Amino acid sequence: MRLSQGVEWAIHTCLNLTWLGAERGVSTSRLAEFYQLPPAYLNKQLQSLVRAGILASTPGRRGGFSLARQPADISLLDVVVAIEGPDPLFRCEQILRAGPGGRPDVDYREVCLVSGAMRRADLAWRQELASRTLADLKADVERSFPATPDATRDRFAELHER
Amino acid sequence: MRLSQGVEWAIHTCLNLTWLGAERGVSTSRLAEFYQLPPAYLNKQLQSLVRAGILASTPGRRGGFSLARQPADISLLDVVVAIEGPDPLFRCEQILRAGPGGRPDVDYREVCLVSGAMRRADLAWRQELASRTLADLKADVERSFPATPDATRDRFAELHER
DNA sequence: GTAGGAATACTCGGATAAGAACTGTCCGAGTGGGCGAGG
DNA sequence: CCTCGCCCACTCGGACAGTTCTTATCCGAGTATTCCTAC
Repeated sequence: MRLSQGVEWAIHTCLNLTWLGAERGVSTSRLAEFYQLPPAYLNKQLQSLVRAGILASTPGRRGGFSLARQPADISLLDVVVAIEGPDPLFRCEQILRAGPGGRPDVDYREVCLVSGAMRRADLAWRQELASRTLADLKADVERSFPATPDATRDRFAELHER
Repeated sequence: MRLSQGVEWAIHTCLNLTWLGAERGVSTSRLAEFYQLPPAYLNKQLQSLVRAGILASTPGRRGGFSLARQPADISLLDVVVAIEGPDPLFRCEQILRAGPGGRPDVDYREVCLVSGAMRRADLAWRQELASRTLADLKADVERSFPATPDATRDRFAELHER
């Protein structure tokens, strides 16, 4: 069990977009080339981010993707949920229903204490992810690696020259 | 992305074993029949628990599985790790290595701040799971559903009669 | 020289295959009990 | 009646398929640029 590769791509790509300024969109091919990623598959992940309202896409000749919201309004949980979907890590299949005294009309996802304990852990994970926004991460990177914003902008400028 | 079905089976089965007493092992077929689970596949999960040192197995005519440790010494994290493996939820593939200024000799799982943020969430999840033992869960169930221990023992007694 | 328009190059978007992981099943190795024969 | 030994039933354990999900790719719809032609 592990999260999709797309989560890593999505977070780093969104972070790059915070440094590029949103005056105009950046195409999938440029975003993919930045990390040597397969463009078509990255495009698939970006579409998920658009559906989630995190990115905005503009079609056509000079189209591309840009952040749809302020970085401070985008949490890591938003990105993870956009890629992985809203389902919890642990899915209770209600096996208590098949045990002694199991009732078909009871929702054991609410009653079962095992399910409850797993849901609490799930919640701790989500709360930690929700507490960190793209703006926080951007500030942390700029504090630890001050050269990153300029290096990122320069690299994208090179990619645009081609 | 979601945890294996086996996690739910493993936790409930271990919980049942805490009520049965460890005087002698319980066979896979009985444990499976309790929840109407496929016996061979449950056996696969139980083997993982044995390898993790959570259960002990005795082969032969009257063999079966029993808890290898005290319920207070078995956390939910132990069971989850036994079934799912030790890998973190988020796997950092170090895509920064392919970006501008990426160095082949740097371990970006330690340096990358995105990876760090995801690891922190992972840790919150694991800490929550590690804080709850089988003994805690057993006590909670007995407090909320006092009839469960006897009902469980009775049901297993029926299964043994066959 | 200028305006209009058609061709074009580049973009996103969803529909379509290959690979891996989870799910499910089967059969062999090993052990302990049960039955029968002999004393 | 008791003891010994063989046979058998039942167990775990790892090797073997089916199905779902992740990964990867391709082609069509749409738009802004760009070039050409007519005025």
